[in-house]
Amino acid sequence: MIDRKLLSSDSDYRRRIEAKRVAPELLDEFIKTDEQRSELLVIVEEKRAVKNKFSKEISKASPDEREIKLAQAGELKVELEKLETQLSEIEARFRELILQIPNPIHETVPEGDEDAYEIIKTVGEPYGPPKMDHADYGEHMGWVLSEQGAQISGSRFAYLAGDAVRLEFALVQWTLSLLAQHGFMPIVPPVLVRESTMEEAGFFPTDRNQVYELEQDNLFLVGTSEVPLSGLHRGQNIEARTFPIKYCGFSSCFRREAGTYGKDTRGIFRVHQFDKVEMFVYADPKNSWEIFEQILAIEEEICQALGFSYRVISCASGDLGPAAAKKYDVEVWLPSEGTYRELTSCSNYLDFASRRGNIRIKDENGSEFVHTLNGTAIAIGRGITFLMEKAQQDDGSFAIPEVLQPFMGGEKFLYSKNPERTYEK
RNA sequence: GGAGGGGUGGCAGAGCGGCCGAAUGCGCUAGUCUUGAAAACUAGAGAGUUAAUAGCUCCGGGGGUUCAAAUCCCUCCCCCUCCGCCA
Repeated sequence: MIDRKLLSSDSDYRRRIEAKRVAPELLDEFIKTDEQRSELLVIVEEKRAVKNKFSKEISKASPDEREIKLAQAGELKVELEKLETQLSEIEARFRELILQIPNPIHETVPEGDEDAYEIIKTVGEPYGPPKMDHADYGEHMGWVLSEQGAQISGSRFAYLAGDAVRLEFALVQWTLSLLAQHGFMPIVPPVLVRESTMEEAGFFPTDRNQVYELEQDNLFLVGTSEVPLSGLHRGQNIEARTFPIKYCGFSSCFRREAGTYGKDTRGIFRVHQFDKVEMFVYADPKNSWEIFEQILAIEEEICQALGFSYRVISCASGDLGPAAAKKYDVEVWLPSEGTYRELTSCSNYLDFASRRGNIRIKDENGSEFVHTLNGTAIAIGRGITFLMEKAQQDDGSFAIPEVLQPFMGGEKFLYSKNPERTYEK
C-alpha cells in the first residue's frame, strides 16, 4: 500500500508510481476520493465528539433534564448515521482504489518496458550448447516425465523421477545449510492461504489471475513461500533490536502461468508446480537497501558455487510487480537457447506490504512500518534445468557439482542407467 | 463431522450496558537504597491517527440494538475440551 499523503504532496513520488504504467486517471480519482474522505472525516469526528459528550451527560443528568437530552441525542444520532453511511461508502471506494496503486519505483530503476533493463554485471563466459538441451536430457536420464504429467494433470505438469529427486533434496539441503550460515531461519509454511493474506502480501487484487483458487474453502495456493512468510508477523509491533529478521521458506509453489501460452513449453523450465527455497527478510527501514544487496550477494554465491555463467540485471520499471520498488534478476546462461534466462530474483518492497499487514518496528522514538524483502535462493525446476546443460558430459553422464556431492552420498557422477541402483532396470 | 467452553494491554487475568481505554499480579522504564546487582520502596507508561498532552478510533474481524456497548444480538475467524474419523 502506498503512502497516500506523499502521492498528493510529492510530485516525484507520483512520477515514480506512473513509471509502472499506471493510468493517471486512477491516481487522480484516488486523490479526489482521499480528499473527500478527509473532509468528511473531520465533520464526522466533530459530530461524534458532540454525541459522546451528550451520552456522558445523560448518565449524570437529573430525571427531567434527562428527557430533554435524550431527545436531542436522538436527533444527533439520525444526523450522524447519515454522515457515517456516506463516509463508509467513500472509504470502501478509497480502499478499492488504493489497493490498485503500485509501489513507486526506486530512483535507480531504469524506466521503460521489459527490455529496458540495465545489466549490472556479467560473471563467467557464455559457452556453446551441449549435445542435448535440458528437455531432451531430462528424458534421456529418466528424470522428467512430462507426458505422464500432462496426462494426469495437464500441460506444464511433470513428474520428477530417480536421481533428479535426490538432486532436488541435495540442492535444498545445501542451500538451507548455506543460508543458516547467513542467519536465515528455515520455515516450512502453509501453502494454502486466505484472500486477506494474499492481499496483505501485495499480490491481490492485481495478480489474482496468476493464482489457483480453492473456491469451496475460500483458500488460495501460494505461488511462493514469500506469501505466508510475509504474513508471519502481521499485526505486530516488533522491537528494533531484533532486526533484521531473516527466514528461508521451503515450499511447493503453484502458478497458473496465465498469458504464457506457447512460451517455454519444453522441460520443467516453466511449470505450474515447483519447489523453491525463498529468502525473506523483515528489515529496519534504515538499512533495507544494504540488505537488498546482501540478498543479491547470496544469490550470486549460489550461482557461482554451482558453476553457472550469469549476469545480474536491474529490471525495468515496466517489468516490476506492483509491490517491488526495485528488483534484480539473476540470469544464467542457457547454452541451448544461446541466451541468459532468469534463475533467481530479489526485490525490496520497502513498506508496501507492511502497511497492508500492519507490521511495525519500534524503538524509543516511536514506531514505523518495517521494510520487507525477498529473494529466491533456489528454484528447483529452474536450477535442475540449468544444471542439466551445465553438468552434462559428452558421454551423457552428469557431473554432480562439488558442493552437492556431500548431499548425494559422496557420488561424483550420475548416469542414465546405473546397474548399482536397483530402481534403474 | 457432532457437542460444549472461550478470545480483554508485553504476559496472566478481572470487568458482563454509562463512574472502563479498562482493576490486580508479573514483566517494563526511571528514581531511592547499594561498590554493583538482587530485594524492598516510590513514581511512570497501552496502540493508531493528528500539528496537537485537543478530538476521534481500537477489548479477535465485520454488522446490528441503544442517547450510550469490552459488556446485549447476529455473523465470520481463531483457540481449548469431549466424541467420531484419519496420514
